[in-house]
Amino acid sequence: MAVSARRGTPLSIDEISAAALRLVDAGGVEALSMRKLAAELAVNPMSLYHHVESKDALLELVCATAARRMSLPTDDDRSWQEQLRALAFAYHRHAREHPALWIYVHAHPQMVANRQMSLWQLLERILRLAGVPEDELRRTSDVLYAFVSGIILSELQGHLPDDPEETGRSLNTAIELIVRGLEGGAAG
Amino acid sequence: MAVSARRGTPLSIDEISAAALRLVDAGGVEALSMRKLAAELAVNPMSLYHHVESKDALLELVCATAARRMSLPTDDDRSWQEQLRALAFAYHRHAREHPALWIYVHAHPQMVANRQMSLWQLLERILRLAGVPEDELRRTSDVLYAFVSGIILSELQGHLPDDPEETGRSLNTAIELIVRGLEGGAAG
DNA sequence: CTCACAGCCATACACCGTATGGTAGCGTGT
DNA sequence: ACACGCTACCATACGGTGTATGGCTGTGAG
Repeated sequence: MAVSARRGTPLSIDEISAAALRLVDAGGVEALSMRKLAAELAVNPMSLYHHVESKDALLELVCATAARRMSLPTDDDRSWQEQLRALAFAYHRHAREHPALWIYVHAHPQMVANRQMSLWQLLERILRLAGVPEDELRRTSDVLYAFVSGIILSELQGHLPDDPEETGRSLNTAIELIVRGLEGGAAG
Repeated sequence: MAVSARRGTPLSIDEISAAALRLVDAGGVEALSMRKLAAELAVNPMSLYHHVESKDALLELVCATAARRMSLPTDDDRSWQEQLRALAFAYHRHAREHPALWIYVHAHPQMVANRQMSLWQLLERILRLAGVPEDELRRTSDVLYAFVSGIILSELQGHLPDDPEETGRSLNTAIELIVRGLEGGAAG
């Protein structure tokens, strides 16, 4: 196997997606180009295409890589309110670690079809604890996810005042609103 | 004033932003290029730059144009619950008329600094009616806006099942959750 | 009549994603 | 030992993008 002219080790998908994620985190999605990425890896741009179908496929890969790095709270015996808060904060933390990519994901449908991700399973378990009836589970979890995403999106873009203490309070306001809404019973 | 080679009337900003909005609505933001827009207007690409500073400025213009077309509900004497629902649905309707642009806006901070828009004033008035204390107004309206945006974003991207009746129910679920959350008192 | 200027255009540059086709070296079958 | 195919890599090129630069042209003011 012919090895790259200027590198000892052959390219790997992990190496590619890690470098791409680095570029995106550093300069936003628009800072990721096949040419810059290739330069970063000391490789010819076209070489990337032997590991990745297209730039879109690369971005999907990067999203998956980032998603795998999100650490969810453990599903212990705290009250559902506590667990819901913990999940929201975990998600929030992850978003702040990869803000540019996060925004990209939420503006591109094909990226979040990952409905079987463990995040969703955990959320559903919590909602069951909260007494949401089975036939409302899907809808309610969709809505909650959308709420939290909306909040985080606002924050990442500075729609909210960028005092970190203040954004913390906003996230709290949001979660408490949700909790109280859920405590009030099922929706119609 | 030298008039374009192939057109009787000179270019105008309104004409430009209307055509651009048409292109965006038809094929998404990525379908808008200075060259295609110029072709649409039967004009040389560089001519656009005499009316618009850059493509970013053009997009800002397009966003403003679309925003101006949103029709808000009248501020009448219905209950705050009713008015909140009406506002949410109006916003939702507007999003569905310009889905691609709407997504673009919410992924680009500089586009929604329009905090003095009448939408915000109306929302604050409604929240006052709901008994939200003055020093929570800003935060609460931010949160509500984020919630509804999150829901709409989910819907526009098909995260929600795309049965329109089902998405209607989701939006309802969301709004009722918010209303119940507000009825439960102010957040901490 | 002159001259500034607004509106428009032609050309060119740097960058992008990627189609096409070529090359170097390893693994295997005979 | 030899040929072959296959994998990884690369060079070149095409059509697209935003836009800098500078030139043309017809109108209105002095």
